[in-house]
Amino acid sequence: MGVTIHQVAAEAGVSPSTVSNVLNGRSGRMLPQTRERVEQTIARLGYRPNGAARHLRTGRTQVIGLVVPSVANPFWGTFARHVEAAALLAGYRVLLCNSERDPARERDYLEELWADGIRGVVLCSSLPSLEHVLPLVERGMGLIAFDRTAQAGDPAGLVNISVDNAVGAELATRHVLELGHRRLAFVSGSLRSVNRRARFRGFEAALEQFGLTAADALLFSGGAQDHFGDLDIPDLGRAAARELLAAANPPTAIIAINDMCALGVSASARDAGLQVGEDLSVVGFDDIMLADLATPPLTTIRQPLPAMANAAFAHLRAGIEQDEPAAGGSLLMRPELVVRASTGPAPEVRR
Amino acid sequence: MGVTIHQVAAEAGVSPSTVSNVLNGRSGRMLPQTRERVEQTIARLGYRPNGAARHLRTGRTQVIGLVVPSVANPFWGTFARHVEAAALLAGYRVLLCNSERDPARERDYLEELWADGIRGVVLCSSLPSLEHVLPLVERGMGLIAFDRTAQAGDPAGLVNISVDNAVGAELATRHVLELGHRRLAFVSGSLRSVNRRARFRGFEAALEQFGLTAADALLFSGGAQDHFGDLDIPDLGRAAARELLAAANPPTAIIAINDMCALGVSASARDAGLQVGEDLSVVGFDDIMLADLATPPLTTIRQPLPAMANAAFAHLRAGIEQDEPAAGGSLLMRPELVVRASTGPAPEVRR
DNA sequence: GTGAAAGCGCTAACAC
DNA sequence: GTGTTAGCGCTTTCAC
Repeated sequence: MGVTIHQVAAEAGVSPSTVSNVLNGRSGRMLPQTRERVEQTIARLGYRPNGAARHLRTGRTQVIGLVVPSVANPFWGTFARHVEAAALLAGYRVLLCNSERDPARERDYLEELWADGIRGVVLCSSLPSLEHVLPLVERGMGLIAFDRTAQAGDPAGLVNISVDNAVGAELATRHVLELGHRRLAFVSGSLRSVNRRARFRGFEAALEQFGLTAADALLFSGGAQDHFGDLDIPDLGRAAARELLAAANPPTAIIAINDMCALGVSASARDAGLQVGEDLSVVGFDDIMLADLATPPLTTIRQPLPAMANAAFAHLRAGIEQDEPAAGGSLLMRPELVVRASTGPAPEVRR
Repeated sequence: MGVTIHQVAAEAGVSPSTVSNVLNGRSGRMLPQTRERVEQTIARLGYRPNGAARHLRTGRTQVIGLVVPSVANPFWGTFARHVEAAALLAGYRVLLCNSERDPARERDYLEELWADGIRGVVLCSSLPSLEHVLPLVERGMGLIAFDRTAQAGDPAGLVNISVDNAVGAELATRHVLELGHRRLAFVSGSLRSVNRRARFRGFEAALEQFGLTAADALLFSGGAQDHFGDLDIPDLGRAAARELLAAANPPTAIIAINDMCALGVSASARDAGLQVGEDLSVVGFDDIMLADLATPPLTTIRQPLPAMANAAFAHLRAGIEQDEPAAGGSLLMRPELVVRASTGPAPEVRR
């Protein structure tokens, strides 16, 4: 196959151990000239240590797993890119796993990663319970839960990283309330996930600050069926808006669970002959790249994705490389309101 | 660490070789009851073979590399998801590599993958030349070049998979010509890449069929600077449309190099007070998920992405698992015109 | 300061 | 049919 450590050693006139020492930065234990000679030989032969052998010997590998619902979703695609960038800088590779939000698939993937010797995974699962991966955690799998906050019953030491969803939704809701809107609707799929529930709580909190209650607002949570798919969510937004706008007293502002959903809501409003930003205000969540490209550009809540990805990787790496008992908990990153053209004064106010 | 093959062997009262034979489907060589016993022991102990040891021993690994410009781009994100799905079905894992279209990064990544024992990579690079990865190919790296067709000077045996860009662009262009448009523009970044050039050829071919020449059309290729970035391309579309629409005799139809670019063009048309699909027709390319969600929904050329991803993985796997001399060449998949609301009859015709 | 030797967990000849 | 054996390429004590 390729060049081995023995060939390098032979060429340099030293033993494999010395080459290994050079490779692993233990160069203090040898004459500078020896190190020099070995390094030159390595360069000349274009030698690169065999990862599998290293892995087998040390039990460590410079690979992490990244489990996301689906990289076809621009939000997760962007996150994946940032995680990969952070990993690359630290000399790690990233194994991509699309779970399609299927707990069985999440578990199976973690099992396979474990068998492949991978000991660190960024798990993007919004399922309220992580019990399906508990056996892995108990065996020692390093896990960072992304897009989720700590829940009672979580394994000890679990690090959760998420945007502050409640604060984000509150920012979004207050924004339209401040614009004079009083008939609001919240459009989401099933509220089964942790972060969706937090967003709804933020929505409620803002309403209360303005003397309203959730009962005054409309809620469209996708009915009984479980709209968890990332690909149907624009359709869900579309259908929800169609229904809401046809009601007797339709909302003038819609807070969507995320940008993809908001895009569906906007499309539906257009179908109904409404001008988004004038007749109807729409707010998204995430600030995916396309929020800015939509017609009209979408007002939304930005998640600090690069910082979140860096934090996720940094925590994961720390967990893998040190064997300290990780301090579990939730890291809630600060969201930011980005005002664009999809929101405007309430129709009543403008007149 | 985990359970080893020796423990399984001891528990089942056989030798490690027999367990290995069971694991590798060589069960014909043993008594059914032996196999049975081993399988039960494996299940009972929850044994999974150590990937690194297997890899070191056989030189093979069930991991492929996927090099894409950036999964933050929805097109590549969707492609990555399909490749991962195909790989998963065959028991392979996928290592995600974002190249940001940087040849040095592509090469470095391939070198690392090689050192990690990975012998198959789907390389999504639209660079005309693949010479920067030639050393890898010569060492035996299995490569599928995606989104690119064979070029003179390519390494022998290289398999290229791409949509038929020329046919796609021709379909797009003929569509607007048939709608009566005669003042067309082609908006692209630099035409340095193979597929962009092919699309431009398709554009020209359609014009010629209608008795026009490229000289009759406007071309905006981003000027001298190199707009290769996937993230700037909507801005490029925006800027291009702004310029084109301000001209003395502005186009009534714009063929954009891809959907992201078309979205930028649409946004710009809106800025200029034009109704896309009425005052200006816009056609994209790719049919990313968002084409259907745009306002108005985008007429575009669909790439058969699932089929392409399956083909890419299947060819790659064949190349890895058999040691036959792969028959190199180009696989051009058939594109499809998807008509939505962003195109309509030319203004002259409608009157 | 440098080298010899053992072994990580698995597979695949080759014996028996 | 089943077991014995010899490594795959590397790291890491432990001698010298």
